[in-house]
Amino acid sequence: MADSPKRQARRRKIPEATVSRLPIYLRSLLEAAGDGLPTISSERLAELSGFNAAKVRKDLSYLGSYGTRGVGYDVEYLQFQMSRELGLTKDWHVVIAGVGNLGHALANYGGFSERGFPVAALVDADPEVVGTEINGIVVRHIDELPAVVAEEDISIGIIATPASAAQEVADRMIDAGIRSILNFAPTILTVPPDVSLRKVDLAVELQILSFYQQRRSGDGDGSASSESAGSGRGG
Amino acid sequence: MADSPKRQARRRKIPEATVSRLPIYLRSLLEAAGDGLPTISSERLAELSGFNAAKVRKDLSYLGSYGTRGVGYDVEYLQFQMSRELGLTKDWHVVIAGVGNLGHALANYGGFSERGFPVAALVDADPEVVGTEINGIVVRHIDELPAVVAEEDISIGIIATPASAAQEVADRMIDAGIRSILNFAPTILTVPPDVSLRKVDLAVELQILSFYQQRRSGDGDGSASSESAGSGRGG
DNA sequence: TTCCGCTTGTTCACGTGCTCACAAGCACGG
DNA sequence: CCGTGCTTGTGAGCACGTGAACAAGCGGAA
Ligand SMILES: NC(=O)c1ccc[n+]([C@@H]2O[C@H](COP(=O)([O-])OP(=O)(O)OC[C@H]3O[C@@H](n4cnc5c(N)ncnc54)[C@H](O)[C@@H]3O)[C@@H](O)[C@H]2O)c1
Ligand SMILES: NC(=O)c1ccc[n+]([C@@H]2O[C@H](COP(=O)([O-])OP(=O)(O)OC[C@H]3O[C@@H](n4cnc5c(N)ncnc54)[C@H](O)[C@@H]3O)[C@@H](O)[C@H]2O)c1
Repeated sequence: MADSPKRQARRRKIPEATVSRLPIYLRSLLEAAGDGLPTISSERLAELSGFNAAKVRKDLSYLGSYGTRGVGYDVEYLQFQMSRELGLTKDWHVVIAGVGNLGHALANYGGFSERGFPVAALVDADPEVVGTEINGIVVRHIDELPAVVAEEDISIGIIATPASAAQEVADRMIDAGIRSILNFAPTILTVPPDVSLRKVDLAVELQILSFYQQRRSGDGDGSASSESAGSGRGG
Repeated sequence: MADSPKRQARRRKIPEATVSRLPIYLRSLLEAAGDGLPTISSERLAELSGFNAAKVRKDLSYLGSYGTRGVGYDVEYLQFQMSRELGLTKDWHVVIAGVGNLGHALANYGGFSERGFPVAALVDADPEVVGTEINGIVVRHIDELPAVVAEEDISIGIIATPASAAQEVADRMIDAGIRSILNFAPTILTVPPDVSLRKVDLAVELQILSFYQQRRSGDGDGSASSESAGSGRGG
């Protein structure tokens, strides 16, 4: 604990809540950079990202003291530091499992490559789908997943299969060496502790919305987490 | 405050964190009902939903005392109470704005209707898209939004337009009377306090995954919120 | 050089959410 | 009718996240 007097700041533990806000800050910085601003204050960054200034400053302080008192943060430098912290200095290759409705849309989406997450492979179990080409990528059979992961240097897996197949697909991904999974199937997946799992569940989001809407119609109370603060336009 | 001695339990305030878990519990109950179980213990429900039993019990206690000590919760009855609380006793009609890649996939997806959120209308700004039919629904022009909302009794809006148009589309939705919005565009929206706003941002999810993956490769620490507890299969 | 205004970084107090632990209470068997 | 076993419902302590407030510190003006 008391090794060296002042040197405990290396590799700070960043709170989970903060981590989930970093990408938003980064996007806001990109916007500020686009406007040609050399520096940005926590106040302005708060406006752009939809949080409050105190939270912004506290979050940024976990990355280090990259601001200048009386001036603000150097946009470009902060962008760099944040990208580094988020691991965005390299591309992360993504495989999408399940090339149906949703898988198609994701494969065609250009926004991933732009942000450093190129879709490098597609896999499916349906022989009719395997072999077809989407956005320049030929769909491979899911049995080939280990080979695909090795060949394409895949590190992130996206599950866009029906819920019934999701756990099996996740297991296969993990067997193939993937340690980060994003799941779109509406089901609970079980993964070992060394695997990161995040989920996107649209039905859940809609149900949360309906809860608050019903409450609002019943008595008086809104708010459904998320942003909504600030004023004017947001970005 | 002290109006009647024991009657403060009416219309309990349910914590936000609990609300976001209710849809998961509901889905787990559906599964249990499918297996023909008449009752379910908090322990089992915890397994199915990926949380721990204490949290399950506390969450359910906000809805009321619907369990039976020594036995568990009546699956059907709890399902009913939870649906009622979430406002799922009626259908909520949804409009999707922006019928591109993603909008198409969402419009074709059957899972929404199944869960009580039928897609009742589609709107877009592109004259080439307006008039086309998807999944039995003719795409209308976004200028007609107020009429569409009235005609189709829309209460939830989904934004699947490019980020640059998202704020304007949100404003139009709100003008048209919509009070619940789900945003897929990677941008911060500003809405009045009486409007619920939730967002789904895939790039953010991927960046969070890359943060933890990079950390894991650097020193030793995993975990990216979400589920991952329990053992065996999860659903 | 010195002073002043501005913004950061941090501290502190508070609220929310989570986990543990256990008494209360129900069903069932004897 | 009563005891036993099991599961709920909840109270207390703790961890985490949030927001306000302010001293520290930098840049620019005079
Ligand atoms: N389409 C949407 O807009 C949408 C919205 C929300 C959630 N989802 C969820 O996303 C998932 C996919 O939805 P969809 O509409 O694309 O479904 P889909 O049926 O159109 O596509 C599923 C694809 O997965 C493939 N597949 C099935 N089993 C597989 C396996 N074991 N390994 C690999 N591939 C397999 C199928 O061949 C098919 O191509 C579902 O879980 C759905 O609930 C979809
Ligand atoms: N496609 C994906 O898989 C995916 C994934 C993550 C996020 N997103 C986000 O979802 C949004 C849509 O993505 P996409 O790939 O479907 O884009 P897209 O360009 O294919 O479709 C956008 C649609 O919105 C319409 N539109 C544009 N301005 C409009 C306006 N003012 N009012 C109504 N409609 C308007 C366009 O005509 C087009 O049909 C984007 O913000 C994107 O970043 C998409």
